[in-house]
Amino acid sequence: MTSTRPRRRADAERSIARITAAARDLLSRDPDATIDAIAEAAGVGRMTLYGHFKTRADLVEAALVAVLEAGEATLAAVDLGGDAREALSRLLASSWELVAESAALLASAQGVLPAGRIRELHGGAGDRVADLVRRGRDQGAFRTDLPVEWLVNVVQYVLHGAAEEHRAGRIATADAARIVDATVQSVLAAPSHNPHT
Amino acid sequence: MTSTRPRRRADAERSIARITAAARDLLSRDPDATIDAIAEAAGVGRMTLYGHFKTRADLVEAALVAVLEAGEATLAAVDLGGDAREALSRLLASSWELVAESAALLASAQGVLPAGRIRELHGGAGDRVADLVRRGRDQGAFRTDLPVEWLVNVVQYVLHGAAEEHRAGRIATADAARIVDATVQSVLAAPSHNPHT
DNA sequence: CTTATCTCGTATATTCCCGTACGAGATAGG
DNA sequence: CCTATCTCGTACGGGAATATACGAGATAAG
Repeated sequence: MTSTRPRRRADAERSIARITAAARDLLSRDPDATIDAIAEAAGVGRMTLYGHFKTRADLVEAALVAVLEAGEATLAAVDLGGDAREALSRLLASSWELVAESAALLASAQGVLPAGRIRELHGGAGDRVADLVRRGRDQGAFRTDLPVEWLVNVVQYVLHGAAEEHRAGRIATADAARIVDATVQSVLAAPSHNPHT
Repeated sequence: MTSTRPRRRADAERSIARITAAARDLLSRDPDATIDAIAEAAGVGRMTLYGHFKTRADLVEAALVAVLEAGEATLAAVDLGGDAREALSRLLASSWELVAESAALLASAQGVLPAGRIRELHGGAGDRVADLVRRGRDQGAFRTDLPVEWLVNVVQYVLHGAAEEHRAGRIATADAARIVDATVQSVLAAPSHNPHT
């Protein structure tokens, strides 16, 4: 997969890496970030960027692919077996920022990339989280009164919110993981019993 | 406040109302909605719009003010006394669409309006929800292990997500209220006891 | 009815961003 | 050292959106 084109110089490789990194950074914060701004943030000229990415859509797609691949890798590295609650904690601890970033980039891609292409790229990522949720339901650890798709989406939104608050400096890096975990766990938890209503 | 300028014709008043309504509608769905599109949706010519709102920022601010005022009115009409959980349910039932809309418009205003102006306008709205959360904590109904500001924000994000899912047709109007209530309640609820970990 | 106000079209200026063209200079790689 | 590749500046054209200018016609309000 990395050797699609055998002939490419090392500095070009480096430029591409810096550009996609900058694109991930800027686009996840502002979906309308300028190509100029991305090139500048990457430390390359605008024309260099155009040399590697013909169009804006190409750049967005590259950034999206990069973050989704990173997400897949992380997901694959995390042990999702055993108790669903603990698996979820492990997953969140190691990847909540990444997931939040992917959600933001997904929003960026909306309207720029054809819908089919997005679903194709995003494909597996969400499904595996959904699987974890379903497994948790089978174990009796997670709630069953709300649709799985909704729960997965809520997790996305919570992570997105946490990332934003964190960037704004309203929650400290040290606290972020704990806050995210506590919030998500209580959304997914099966109601042990309802003393009221 | 409604009589800032005593001399204005009735049809102008009507035009302004239609324009702000259209602006609320379009901007809450697409932050980059064109002035043309808003004028057309309002059923007025583009030049008529410019006659009332000098600049795009003026229009955005007007829409934001309108929805925040509506939110304040709704908030004031809801009985926030008694059991905090029930008060929260009442609040969500009667205003979740409105709050979601205000959040979307707030995102629209980001970057168009100066940050100080936004905080100034938004001011009271969030505070009163925060008060409700604090009251629930004093009653022992709501959790105390997470910051109040974070909890308020999570409510916002959940509502925002619900609105989006609803628009996309992935959750039915009839179910929306129940889903929102169940989700938010479980985020805010004090952990009755932790059978695990 | 008369006037001040409002509506709204056309035309135009401005700004911003995307994307292309051309070409000179730097550098990796053999 | 030599060449293919990469970097990157300037310049240009196209398109979209904001905002202004001018002016003719409709209408509310006294």
